[in-house]
Amino acid sequence: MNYWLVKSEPGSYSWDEFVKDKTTDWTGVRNYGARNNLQAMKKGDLVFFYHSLEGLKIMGIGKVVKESFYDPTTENPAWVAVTLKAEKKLKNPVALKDLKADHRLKDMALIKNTRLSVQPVKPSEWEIIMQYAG
DNA sequence: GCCAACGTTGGC
DNA sequence: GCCAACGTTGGC
Repeated sequence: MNYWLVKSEPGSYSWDEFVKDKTTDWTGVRNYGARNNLQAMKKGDLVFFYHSLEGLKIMGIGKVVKESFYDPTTENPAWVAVTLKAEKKLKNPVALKDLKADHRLKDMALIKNTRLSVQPVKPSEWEIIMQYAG
């Protein structure tokens, strides 16, 4: 099983909306690096749901319930989507500044490549973040 | 195939 | 609101 992180601006799609929807199709990715990560997701993989721009926190965990398929929001077959299910809310959302303060996480894409909207998370990084989440 | 120009993302 | 980082586009 692999771990991932996706970003969403709460102004356009928030964790609360995700919980209300129960599942959502992760469409609209238009970046090749992020697309490659979407394609690599397998059923059962877990995904941190991060609020960018406002909040700047990891809010909860989603689960991949459908592997990549052509993104129906575009005609261009280069782009794909996956279906995510809202799995678990973090007891304590983990803020970006806490991640930045932990040198063990300094290589995370969230910190090193701030613009990548779908990114892999190492198992060791996942463990550390889960400890912060309580 | 290189690189300048431009657009977008996202933290501060 | 600003700006750094980075991806994409297009001229040559």
